[in-house]
Parts: sequence; structure tokens; C-alpha cells
Amino acid sequence: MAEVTETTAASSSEGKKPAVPETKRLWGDEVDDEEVQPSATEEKAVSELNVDALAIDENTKVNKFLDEPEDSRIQAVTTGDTPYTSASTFEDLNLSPELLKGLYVEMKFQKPSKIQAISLPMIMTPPYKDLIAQAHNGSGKTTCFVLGMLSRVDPQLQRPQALCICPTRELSIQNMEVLRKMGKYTGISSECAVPIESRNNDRSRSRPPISAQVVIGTPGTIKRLMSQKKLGVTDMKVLVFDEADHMLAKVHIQHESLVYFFLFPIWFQVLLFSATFDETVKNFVSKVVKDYNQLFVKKEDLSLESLKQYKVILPDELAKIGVVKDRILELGENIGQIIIFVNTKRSASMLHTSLVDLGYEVTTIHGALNLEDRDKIVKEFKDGLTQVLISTDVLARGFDQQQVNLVINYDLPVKYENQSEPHYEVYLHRIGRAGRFGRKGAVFNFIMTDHDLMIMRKIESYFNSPVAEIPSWGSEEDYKAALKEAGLL
DNA sequence: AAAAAAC
Repeated sequence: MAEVTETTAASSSEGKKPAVPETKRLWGDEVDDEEVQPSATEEKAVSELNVDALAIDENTKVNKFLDEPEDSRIQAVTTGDTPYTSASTFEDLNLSPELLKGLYVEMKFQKPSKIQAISLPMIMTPPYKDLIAQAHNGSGKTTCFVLGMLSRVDPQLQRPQALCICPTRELSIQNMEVLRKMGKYTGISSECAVPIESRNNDRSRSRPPISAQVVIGTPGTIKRLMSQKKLGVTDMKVLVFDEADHMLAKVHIQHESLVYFFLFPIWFQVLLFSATFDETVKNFVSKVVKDYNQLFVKKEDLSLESLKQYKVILPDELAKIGVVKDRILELGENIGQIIIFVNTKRSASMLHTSLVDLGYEVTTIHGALNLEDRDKIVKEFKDGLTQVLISTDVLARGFDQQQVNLVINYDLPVKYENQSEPHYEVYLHRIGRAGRFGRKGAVFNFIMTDHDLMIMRKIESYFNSPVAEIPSWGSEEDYKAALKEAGLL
């Protein structure tokens, strides 16, 4: 059963006024104000929760969706008196026949996943309230907002009506591919607003305004298009932030181009999606959205059951490269695809060079590569032409390649501001590249120093998810046993 | 520092 619980949010509205007035929502309000930081809980009164309506009948489960974690404990909090009924089939959503056909024929979906069943009615039911939606990695969030955007577009109106902002170029392209596939029969037009080849940037000046009905892209390009009046918002109905916690992190808001979005009033629906929302971000987003519904998952419930995590304790850098070379790269084809995450571009290049020098076929992606190379490397990996990909955190979030069974944290993710703090969110997103939609997967965390060990322990306790130790870093048998235990061999 | 992107 979907566990739907009335949370503490309901009890602690102590008559505080919302920070933003009901009628006028100017995103610029109080963005910089450190002192007034009302929590999400104080911002609104949770008046009613339709527990029964939101419950999902597990008996009607059709298993296109493999083993969606049974205990994915998504909790829902709704505001106002709009009743929402969880959608057990896509027919429940009053979608156009064209859209339904896209879901069944192109996407080969049979029924909504849990997050889809709960969130889609919230997205599609008037008065189209804002939504903060947290759900596990690989549980089908993209479908939620892509379907949300497609279903709200008026096909007769050739103007931008839905906008989706993503943290990276790669994710924008991926989401666009999903949208075009799903919307294939609808005739809805779309445009990807991401940086194009570094040279001929003149094109954007002379180009006509965007008429596409759905626009997906990265902050910088979207900002530029808007300030050049190439992207109008007059007919906008939905604004989606994919990986919303990352997009709206305070650092971003203050120092980056996203600040632009806070300068004009928002009258349309805002949807925030991510697998992670840390407390700081949660408190902050309550200023961005208002009178919103929310779906969230406790951090202890966020680890994927189907994913086995291990730590490998090894003496030095040489041993790290040795393990990748002798244990990982020798596994052969039947292990599926592998992503090796590193913390810096330099680390990526170094590992890449040492492996290529030894004659191994690995590819590497990071933000310093030119755009054509980035596209090419992602495409080759998605086409299954390459098995092993070294990556910085460019691909830590959202990257969806179902054949990835093994993720390696060659470096453990730490916070930049404080190197002795793990970056919990990045860790969760990285490992979520394996085990998409309930598939089995394994994670190897390389532990080289005492500091690494401390970071690892903190991660384990934060997610309350123990990470088994590979007994001996040099033993081939130990890795095989681990992979067997994970169900991969 | 990963990333975004370039007026």
C-alpha cells in the first residue's frame, strides 16, 4: 500500500502569515532574506488529507514495472478541499487518445507507477496547484512531468505553454527525447533550449521567437531566450524544475542565472521534482511555490532495496586503478554497463588516460569537453557501444540508462564548502544511476583513507543503509561473490 | 568544484 500519512506539517501551522501574499506572487520577494526563513510547515495550513482516495490497490498491479520497491513510502500532503483520486490506470486521467496511444504504443507502459498514480491527478486536476514531488531514483518522475506538460498544452495554440528547466544539457536532451516519444501522436511541438556549438552563437540573435508548445532546456539558454524576447511566457501554463532541489539551492539562486526567474510574477503552475530535498532547500522552495501539494519520502526510506552497496578498502591510488583494471574491467559483457564517478575533471582525465594507456576501452565525460564530444559519448553509451563510462557529476542526476548495473564511486562525494561532510544528495543520485525501475544493481565505494572511511560511515548512518565491506580488495573471488549477492552474476 | 553559458 502507498503509505499516506498526515505528517507533522499539519500540526504546526501556528497562525503565521504566508510570506508571499496570495494574489501576487513575485519570486523576487525575500530571496535574500536570511532571517525570515519560515519552514514549509508554517507556510500553509494543511486542511484535509484524502487518505482513502490516495491509497493504491496493490492487487491491480501489472508488472511491466518490474519490482517497484514495495515499501516505497511516498507520503502525500494536500492542501485545500480538492479531492484527488489516485490513478490506477492511465485511462483514469482523461488523457487524449493520442497521448494514451503514445503511452501504450511508444513507451510500452501498462499502468502508472506509484509516483505517477499519486502525482498525475494532482498535476492535472484544476485548480492546478503547485506540486513538490519527491520520489525514488528511477521510479518514473520524468513521465509525471512530461505527461503533465503534454496534457496541459492546448494543441490549437502555437505558442510556448510549458517550460521545463534542467540542470544539465544532457538531462534536457534526455527529457526531450522522452517527451517527443510520448507525445508522438499528439502533434505537439517542442524545442530543446540548450547551448549549441560554441562558435556560431549569432544564430540566436537572428532566430525567430520560439513557437514550440513545449520548451525544455538549461537555465542559461532559457534566460537568454527570455531576455531577447525569443521566449514568451504569456501563454505559459506549467513550469517544471527537474532536479528541483539542485536547481533551487541557495547558491544557485544567488549567484547564478536562475535569479532571473525570480524577477517576474508567476501565475502558472509550478512543479518541482527530485529524489532529494534537503531541509534547507525544502524551507526555501516554500517561497517559490505556494499553496502547494507535496509528496515526499523520508531519507531513511530513500535507498533502493534492489541496489546492493559495498565498500572496498584499499591502500593507495595505484590499488584503485588496479581494482578498476583487474576486477571491474575484466568482468566481461554480462555484467551490463558501468559508470565510474570521480570528483574532478582532472581525476576523470587521469583515470581515463591510465586505463586507455593500458589498452582498455573506456570513455569519459565531463564539462570541459566540447559539446559535440559530450553528445557523442553519451550517445555511444546509450546505444550500448561502450560499456564503461567515467564521469564527473555531470551525469550524477537523472541520467537514465537501464543497462547500467554497476556504479563505482572512485571518489566519494563530499561537500565543497566542507570536505569532511559527505554530499548525501549526490551520493544518492549517483548510485541511483544503477537499478533503474526496480532492476538489480551494485555499487562499489572506494575507500582509500581514514577520511574516506569516516565519510562512508556518515553516509551509511544518514540513509540508515549499511554498506557491506569487500573482505579483501585484491581478491577476485570477493568481488564475484559480491556481484552474485547483488544478483548480477 | 561539478555545472551552466557567453549578452
